[in-house]
Parts: sequence; structure tokens; C-alpha cells
Amino acid sequence: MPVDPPRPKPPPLTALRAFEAAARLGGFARAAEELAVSPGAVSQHIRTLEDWAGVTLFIRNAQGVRLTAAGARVLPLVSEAFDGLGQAAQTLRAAAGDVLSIAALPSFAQLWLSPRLPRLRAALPGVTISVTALERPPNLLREPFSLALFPGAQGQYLAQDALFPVCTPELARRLHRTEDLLSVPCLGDTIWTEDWPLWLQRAGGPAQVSGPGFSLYALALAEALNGAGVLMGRKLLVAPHLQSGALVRPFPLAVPLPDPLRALTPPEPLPGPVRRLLDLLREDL
Amino acid sequence: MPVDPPRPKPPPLTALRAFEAAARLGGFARAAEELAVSPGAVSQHIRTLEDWAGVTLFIRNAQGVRLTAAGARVLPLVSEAFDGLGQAAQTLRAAAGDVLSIAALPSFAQLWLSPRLPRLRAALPGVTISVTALERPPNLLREPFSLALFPGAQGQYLAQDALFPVCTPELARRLHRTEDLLSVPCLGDTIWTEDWPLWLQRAGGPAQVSGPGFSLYALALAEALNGAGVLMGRKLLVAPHLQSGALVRPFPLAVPLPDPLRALTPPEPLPGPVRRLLDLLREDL
DNA sequence: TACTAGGGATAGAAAAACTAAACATGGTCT
DNA sequence: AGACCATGTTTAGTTTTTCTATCCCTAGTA
Repeated sequence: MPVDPPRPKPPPLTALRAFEAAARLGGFARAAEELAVSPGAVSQHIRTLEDWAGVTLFIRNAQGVRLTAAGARVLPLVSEAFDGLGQAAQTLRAAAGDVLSIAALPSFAQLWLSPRLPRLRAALPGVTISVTALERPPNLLREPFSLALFPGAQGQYLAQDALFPVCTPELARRLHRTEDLLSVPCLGDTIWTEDWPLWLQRAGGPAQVSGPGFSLYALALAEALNGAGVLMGRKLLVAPHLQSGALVRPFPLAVPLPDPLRALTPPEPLPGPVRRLLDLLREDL
Repeated sequence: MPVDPPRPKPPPLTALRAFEAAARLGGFARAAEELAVSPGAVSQHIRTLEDWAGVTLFIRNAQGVRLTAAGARVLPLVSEAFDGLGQAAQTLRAAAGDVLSIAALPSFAQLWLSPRLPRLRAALPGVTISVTALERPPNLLREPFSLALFPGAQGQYLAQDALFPVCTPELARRLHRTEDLLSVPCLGDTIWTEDWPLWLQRAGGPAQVSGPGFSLYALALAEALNGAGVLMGRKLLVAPHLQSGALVRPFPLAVPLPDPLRALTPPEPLPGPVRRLLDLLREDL
């Protein structure tokens, strides 16, 4: 006849996760986005946790939230614990060995990785490869990706990228000097707003050019193929169309990008299929 | 227009907790007890996690379960992470500083701690002290107790305990030699079945005696106070009744118990009120 | 042969989590 | 000023998850 009814309740795990995300990202709205729930849900979670602990975790005001001292004190502990949990979960999933999920920028997923997928799938029979497009590199300590392909300073080097304008051969005939760019639409990705200014600066052309922005690089590329304008091309993404002749380079200058494409991996040890995939990606370039 | 719908699902936290408990305790039934849910719930959780990870975690058979290699590999990681989470949660709760929960054996909670509570409460104004009776010491890395009072080898020494028979003065008049114990009911706690044999061996009396067992020491004590028999007394628990004269010691021999009463605390740093409570308990003895 | 102890499956109930929409608050832009 | 805009809050209602209760199965044990 054990006596336990009045046992103190364990901490609410989901509320802790919401707290961790909100504290780390510095806002309920951002936490809600990361957790793929509505901001109201995060708000409720935080309140649940505050009630459980009997402590105020955040100072709220109209501009956002700020951690209290108590909140700041436990944040590193909670973050570390969730990192550990995430790693454990991944180790678990990796043990299955037959599912492989790759994260990449939408543009790289569609224009660089996608063409290579058939060969990768053929080289890894029995392995299901799924691709997720993300705007930002995921935290591989937490999120269950086997591999993340992003331009950046961290990870295993995969390929150098470079910047140069591209357009249809017809349009190219009208472009002789960089100043001619002022007379045609200059296409680009809204996320890479610095690409045009960067190239123009090195090319010694006009300080800036005008043209429509696209939220997806693939859309801008499609427009360029339509002859709708000059696209600031990224070598790795437009290579197939240069090869086929659908696009040409009206100006020879190529500006190397500081951040090469790199592969981020979860902590060692990597499962066999992931290691093989990495090798394939590296030798292909 | 971020592209995230096909984002991989995060690991199910409650399922991970169920797995950890089941693996650590070596059975779904025991895990269910620890988590205060039904065994079926644990079974479902484990299956959920197995589906999520795509790995079999346990070999099931009619006698129980055994971890698979994959399960055994991640268990330490998961356990460590939950320890961390538990510590973080406690740190959080400790920050409140005005709630203090103590775990103790049912007998010690009722007969040793309870009489001291009024003084403790008076010495710690504004602090809510709650007491939880547990058969076994809780894992203070996980469960949110500020203090656990248990006889044992670990923790801060509080008091030495000793064993000796006690009974009402009337009954004591009929007891002159240890052999006389065979003629009266000998009361004891069903959990401390070794108390009588231990004392009898040192007293050189009969090898064993007979009498009703009680699942709660307090019940046995009440019976002894009614004159229903001789109770194997624990010094710390019967002291008040010896003092008042309600009970006496028919035989002078006191056998010291190997395990003194000790206080277990969560990892440092202890909040002020806990530290003060500990000091009060120590100086009182 | 019954009995026990462990686990599995299922349906229905209970609880938790989530959403949507309306509200508040304090900045910033025109 | 006044109209946004971004942030967090609240509430009611819904959806989803979680849990229990129950019955079943299996392999040891008395």
C-alpha cells in the first residue's frame, strides 16, 4: 500500500521546450515559428511553466519579451539538456539507417541537389532520401537531419561558388558595357540583395541596378530563361543552363563568393549511408 | 514565403521519457509505476517512439522486456539528458524559494518529521513546507524534492537509530526474560521484517517470535499503545512515547542500526530555506 | 490444471495542446 | 496627430494526444 498520490508533478516537458525556444530566440513569435505552432500556444506554455515553477520567466512588454534573472540562470541548463535529448533522439533514428534527410536552402535544394538526387538514390539502394528546404541552417543537435547543405563558414567544404550575370543569348547581344545593365531588368533573389552590388562594385559598373526581386531563386532563374532580364547568377545554380547554352555570360567577370557550399553534419559517429552520401557529393565536384 | 511544411517531426518527448524509465527500471510495469500511469500507456509510448525512430527498442516476451542493442546504446544519452532537464527544472523551482517539499518514509514522515513540523514552519515564515511519504528515496536529479530524509549510507548524517522492544508498562510487568516474548504478540512493520530477528540474535533470545505485521509502522505503534503487544521500536520513532511514559522498554538491550537517518539533497547550490531547514534538523538532535 | 506476472490491443474517456479571432500596448511612419 | 505594425494576451472552441479500463495472450510456477 504505497503512499504516493501527493507526489509533486514532474516538469511539463513541452512547456520547457517552448521556454527554451523562446529564451534562445528572444521572442514568443519566433519560438512559435520554430516550433510550428501559433504564438498563443507558446504564450500558454510559458505561463504553464511559470505556474509550475512559481517564478516569472519573462518580462513582457509591447516590443517583445526579456528574460528575468531566474530565466537567464536556467536557460543554459535547459538548452544543454535539450541538445542532449536531441542527440540521443538522432542516435536512435540513425540506428535505423535507411532514412536520410537533407536540409538545404530552397534554391540549392531545387537547382543543385535535385539534379543530383537520381544518382545519389541509385548509389544508395534501399535508403530513402528526403529533402527539406530551409531558409536557415537547422540546429543539427536538435533537428533530425542527416545532413545540411548551406553556404557558410562551418562544415565540410563542398564547392566554391561565384557570382556573374547570366541571360539569354538574344539579350546578351544588347549588352556590351556594364552601363548597358541600366537599360534592362536585373533579376535577383530578395534574400541575396547583396549579390548585384557586390558584383557591380568589382566590375566597376553603376552603383546599383533595378529590377524585380524574387523570393525564390528558381523563379528568377525561370524569368531569365524567358529572356525577361539579366540574372545575377550563382555558378553552382546556373551551371546546367550555361552548359546547355540556354544562358550565356554577357560579361566575363566572375566574383568569388566568400562562403563556399559546405555540408554540416550531426555529431559523430556518422552512420554509413551519410558518410557514403558525403563522399559522393564531394567527388562529384 | 518560407518553405517548411515537410520538416521532420521532433522526437516525442513523453515517449522518450517513458522509454528512459522502462529501460532504466527494466520493465514497462515498473516504468508505469514511476510515471504514475497505466502499463498500457507505457506500452503505447514505447511503440510511438519505435515508430518515430524506425527501430525496435525492446525485445518483448512473456517474462518481461529486454533492451535491444540500439536501445542500450542510447539509454545513457537519454538518461543523462533527462537528468539535466530535471536539474534545470529544479533550479527553476528553487528560484521561487517559498515552496519546500520533503520526501520521507511514511513512518518517518508521520512519527519523526510531523512532530517537528510546527517548529520548522515557525522558523521559516512565508515558506510552504509540504511532506510526501515515499517507500523509496526519490531520484533528486529528477523529482522536485528539496530534501529527502531516509535511513541509508548516502546523504548528510542526521541521527543514529537503534532497535529495542517497547510496550505499555502493564504488559512490561509480564516480561522478564526474552523467552517471555514467545507468549505475547510481537508487533512490527512488514517492511522491516529483519528488525525482530536482528534484535533477538543480539539479545540471545529465541530465533524468532510471532505476531501481526503492519504495512504502516504508525499502525503497529498505535497497537502497542493499546497494549496489544510488544513492538520492535525504533529509537527515533518511539522516543516521544518513552518520554511521556506511555511506552517502556522491557529489556535494556538497544541494537544500533547500521543505517543512520540521513538527509539527501539535490545538487548544489541549495536555496537558502533548504539550508536553514537542514541546520534546524541537525541541531535539534 | 489453475494461477501469476508480464505485455499487447482496443475503444472510449479525459486531458492537453492548438488555433483563430479579438484585444491590448507601445513604437514608427506619413 | 493618426494610421499602421509588430509584439504578446486572452478566450472559447476544436482537434489531437494521452490515458484508462478491459480483455486477451504467453510462459513460467504451484
